[in-house]
Amino acid sequence: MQKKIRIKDIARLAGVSAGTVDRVLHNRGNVSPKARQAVEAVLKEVDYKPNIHVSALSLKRTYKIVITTPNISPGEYWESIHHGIRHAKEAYANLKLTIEVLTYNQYDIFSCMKVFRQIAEMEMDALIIGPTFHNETNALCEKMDERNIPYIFVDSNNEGACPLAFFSSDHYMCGTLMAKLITSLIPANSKIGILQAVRVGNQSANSTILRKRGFMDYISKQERAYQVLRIPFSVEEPENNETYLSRFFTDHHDIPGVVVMNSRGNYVASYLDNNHIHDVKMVCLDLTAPNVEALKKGQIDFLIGQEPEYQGFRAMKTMLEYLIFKKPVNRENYVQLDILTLENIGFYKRFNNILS
Amino acid sequence: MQKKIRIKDIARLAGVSAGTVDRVLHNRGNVSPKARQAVEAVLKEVDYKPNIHVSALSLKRTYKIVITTPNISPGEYWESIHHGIRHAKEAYANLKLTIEVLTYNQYDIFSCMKVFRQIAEMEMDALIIGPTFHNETNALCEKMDERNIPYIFVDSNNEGACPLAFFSSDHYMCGTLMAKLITSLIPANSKIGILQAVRVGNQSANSTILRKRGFMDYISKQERAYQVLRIPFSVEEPENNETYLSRFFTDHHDIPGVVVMNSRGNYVASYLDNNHIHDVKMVCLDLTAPNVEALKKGQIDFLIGQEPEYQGFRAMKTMLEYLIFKKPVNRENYVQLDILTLENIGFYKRFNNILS
DNA sequence: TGTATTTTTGTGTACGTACACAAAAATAGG
DNA sequence: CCTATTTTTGTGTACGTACACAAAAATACA
Repeated sequence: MQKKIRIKDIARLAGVSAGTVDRVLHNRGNVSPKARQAVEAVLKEVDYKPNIHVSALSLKRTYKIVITTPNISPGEYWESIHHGIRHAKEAYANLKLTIEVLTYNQYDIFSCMKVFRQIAEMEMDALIIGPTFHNETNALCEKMDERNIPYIFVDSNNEGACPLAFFSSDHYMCGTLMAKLITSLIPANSKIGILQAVRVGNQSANSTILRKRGFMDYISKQERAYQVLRIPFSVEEPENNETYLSRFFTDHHDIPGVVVMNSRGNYVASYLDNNHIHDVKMVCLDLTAPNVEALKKGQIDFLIGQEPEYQGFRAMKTMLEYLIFKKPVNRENYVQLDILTLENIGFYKRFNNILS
Repeated sequence: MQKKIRIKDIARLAGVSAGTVDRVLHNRGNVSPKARQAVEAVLKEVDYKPNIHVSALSLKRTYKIVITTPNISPGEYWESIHHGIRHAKEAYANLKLTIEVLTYNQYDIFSCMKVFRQIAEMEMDALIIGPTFHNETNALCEKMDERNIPYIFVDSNNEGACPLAFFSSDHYMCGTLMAKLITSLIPANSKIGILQAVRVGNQSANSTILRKRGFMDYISKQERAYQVLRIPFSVEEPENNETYLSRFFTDHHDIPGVVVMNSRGNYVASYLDNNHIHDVKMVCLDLTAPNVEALKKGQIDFLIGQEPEYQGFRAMKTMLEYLIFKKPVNRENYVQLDILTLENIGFYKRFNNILS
C-alpha cells in the first residue's frame, strides 16, 4: 500500500514548485505551457486526491448558499430535510459558510411566487430548492441559469429545469411498492381506499400524481381485480375532512385496506381508531412523528420512508463539493424507499448515528 | 451564530498558553493545579469541539488495528462488513493506521482456535471481532482484557465478554419480522417451512437461535395456528442438501411459505425454480449477491438486510474515535432491519453513495 | 543594448492541532 | 543563599492545502 500523494510530491515529480501545481489544479492561469504539460503528465500518472478537510481549512473565501422549501413544521417531512442539510454543514465545519433559509406556503402559490421573486435577486453562490409549484420553480430556475448560479432539487425533480442534480425518491416506484404491500395484506378482489391530496393551482405532474400512476399500473397488472376508491381529503381545509372520512367509511364499511399517498396517514388512522373501526389495513407514507406513533400503535401496517435527512445531507454535501472542489456530480439521485413496520421502526434512527 | 472556539481561544480565556490547554485536554500531566483549574473552568463554559480532521493531520503516532472475522467470500455478508471497515479507514485518511486482517473458517472450531491463539499474542492497539464460536471468542476477550486492549464486536454481541461496543442487528426482532412478513403472504393456518443452519460444535446461543426464537414467539402469539416445519440443511456438507430439499418438498408439496434464517436463501430459491415449484412465498436474509438476484427474479418475496457495511463502518469509526479522541462510546448499537422487495431493492446502494 | 512591462515561478504564511524542546519557575539539598 | 534538580510553562514546527506576494524569467519597445 503506497503512501498518499501530496501536492509537494507532484511538484517534485514534475520538476516545478508547489505553487505551480496549485495553479494547474485550480486553473488559476499564469502557467507556461511547458510547466502545465509537465504537471498534467504527472497528474495522469498518479491518483491525486486532495485532502478536502485540509482544503477547507485553508480556504479563504466564504460561500453563501440559499435554501428554499415549503414551510417547516416540527416532526414533519421538510424538517427532516433541513436537518440533513444542517448536518452536512457541520461535516464541513472548517468552511466559512453562510446559509439563508427562505420557506413558502406550499398550499399558496402567491406565497411561493413572492419568495421566489425575492430569491431571484439575492446574492448567493448556490441554491437548494424543495420544489412544489412546477411553473414557478422553472421560472426561478431560468433566472438562476442566466446568472450562472447552480441549484439542486430535493424531494422531487422539476421537469424542464436544468439542475446540477436532484435528490428524490422514485415516486412512481413508491406507488408501485405501496400497491404491492397493500395487496399482500388484504383479500383478493377487494376494495382499496386511496387518499391523494390534490393541490389547488398546481395542475402539473407532481410526486403524488406519479405515485398514483405507479399504484394504478401495478393494480391493473394483477390477475386479481381490485376496486380502487378515492377518499376525499383536503389539506388546505382540514375542517371538512372529518365529514369526508365519515361519509366514505359509512358508504364503504367493508373496506379492508387504505393507502395514503401523502404524509397525512396518521389523520386517517386516528379517525379509524376514534370510531372503533379496526381491521382496516393501512399503508402510509413518510416517517413523520404522528405517522411513526400510529405505526407503533399498530394502526398503520406499513410505512414507507423516503430518507428525507439523507436527501438534504447529500444535496448540501454535493453542492459544497461541487463549489469548492469542482467534484463531478451525478445528476439523478434516487434515495431508498424504506419499508417500516412495528417490528423494525425502532432501529431507524440512522441519521442520529451517522454524524454524531 | 458564534464562531468556533479553538485551543488558542481557550488559552486566552484561561490566561495560559496553548500548550497548557493541550496538556489538560490530553491529560499529559505536568500542569499546576492552578492552571488546570483555570483551563477546566473555561472548558466548562465553552463548548469546545476539536477539529478531528486537523487532529488526525497533526497526530504523530501510528495505530495498529486487528480485524478477525469468518472467511470472506465475494458478494457475501462478511465481505460487506470488511468493505465498511475499509471505508471508515478512508474517512480518516490523515491517520497513520495499519490494519491486519485474520480470518477463520466459521465451520471449523479448530481454525478459529488457531487464529485466536495467534491474535492473543499480537501487538496491537485495538481489535474488531466478528464472533462465531462463543467460548473461543470469550477466551480471546479475556486475554484482551488482561492486556487492556479494547475490542468491538460486529454482527453479534458475545454474551459474557466486555466489549467496548457491539454493532449488530437485533436477531430476535429479525426473527419476529420474518414471521410477520411470511404470515402476511400466506393463508391463515397453513404450514411454514423454516431453514436454520445449526453449527456443529457450537451449542451456545447464536444469532440463528435468537432469530428462531423471535420467529416462534411471534407465531405462537397469533390467533391463527401455523404449522412450522424444519427444513434439513447443512452448510458444512452441501452435497446432501439437494436430497434434503427434495425429500422435504415431496413430503410437503402443499407448503405455501418458506423462511430462511441464514443467508443461503438463494439455495432454496434455486431448488424451487429448477424443480418448477412456484407459488412458494419466501422470506430470506441478507443482501448477498445471489439473494439479491433471486429477489430480482421474483423467487424471493422479502429479503431482510442487516446493513453489514454500516456495521463495519461504524465499528471502525467508533474504535478510531475512541482511541484517538477518547470519544465516549455507546455500548449497544443495533442496526436497521431493512425490508427489501423487487420494487425497492434497486435503490439500496447506500454505502456506495455515502462515502464516495 | 538597456529599460519597462508582463508573464511565470517560487517562497512564505495561515488554518487548528499535536507534540518536541527550550525557557522559566518552583522545589530540594547542602 | 546558591546550585542542582524537578516541575511547569511557553514557543516553535509539522501536517497538507490555499493563496498572497516577491523574485525571476520572458517579452516588448525604444
